[in-house]
Amino acid sequence: MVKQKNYQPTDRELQILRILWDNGPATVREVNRQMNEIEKTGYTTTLKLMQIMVEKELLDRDDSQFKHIYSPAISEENTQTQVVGNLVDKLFSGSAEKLVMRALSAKEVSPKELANIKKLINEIEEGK
Amino acid sequence: MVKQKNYQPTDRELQILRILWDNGPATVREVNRQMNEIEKTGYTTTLKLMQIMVEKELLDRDDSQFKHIYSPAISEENTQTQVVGNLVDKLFSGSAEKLVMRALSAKEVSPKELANIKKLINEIEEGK
DNA sequence: CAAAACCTACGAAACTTTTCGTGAATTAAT
DNA sequence: ATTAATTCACGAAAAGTTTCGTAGGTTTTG
Repeated sequence: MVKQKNYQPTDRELQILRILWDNGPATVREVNRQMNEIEKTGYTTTLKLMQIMVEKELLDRDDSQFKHIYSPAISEENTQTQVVGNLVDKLFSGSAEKLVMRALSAKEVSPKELANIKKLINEIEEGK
Repeated sequence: MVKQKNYQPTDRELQILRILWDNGPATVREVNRQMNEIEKTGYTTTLKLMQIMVEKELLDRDDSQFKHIYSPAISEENTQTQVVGNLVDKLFSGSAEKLVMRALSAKEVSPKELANIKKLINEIEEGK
């Protein structure tokens, strides 16, 4: 299977990517342990998911040791950009403004975070 | 089937909701016509999707006439809030700030839109 | 070294979403 | 009024995701 430019990882795939992004390369055992903190998940379920993700080129695998080590094949940043872009198109008629408005209303955002966002906007406005 | 509080519409369902939100109540024929502008879709495919969406209580149906009229059973606003909230949790570790940052980087946002966002932030900061 | 524990591969079941064909009812056209 | 076109209901196939059991290696333990 070949990596698709616009592939949207599933929920389960996103959970696994999140664990690997946050903790770095890991074994199935370790990923499965963390999956179980969110939701009961059998070991072979996690294994199978991760094997399929290698086929989809969402993960890389080092199988030089008996315990294979998995790592993300796609970056957190690119994935976020990709998924947000799709969401803006599908649910916000292409308007990033609408999504931002909704996000700021939907979730609590601390004063410090608000300041950070304003700073970014100012930089964009200044054409950086 | 009963409406779930946290149900995430699928891509196909989102396409149909988008059409109905933008154009108001419509027949299957009309929705299917617009679906085909995005992606080739058979008439009965659209029909079946919409029937299932009624069961899921995503759509309402007026079947007092031969040509049934469908309308959204969920608001665009609530759906956006719901989906964005989930995305923040799944892909941005719960940080709305990160999502906003990514959205502003990923998509072009006009100066007017940037100003609107700043205005909203100021209002939030002033505790409205 | 034998037993137990662990790991991978793999197939298939369970489940969900999406697509499509057929048949029957209703409406429109000739 | 017949015929043709349109619509709905329904079942099932097709496709994708997720779960799990089993078998066969490898490593660790006693």
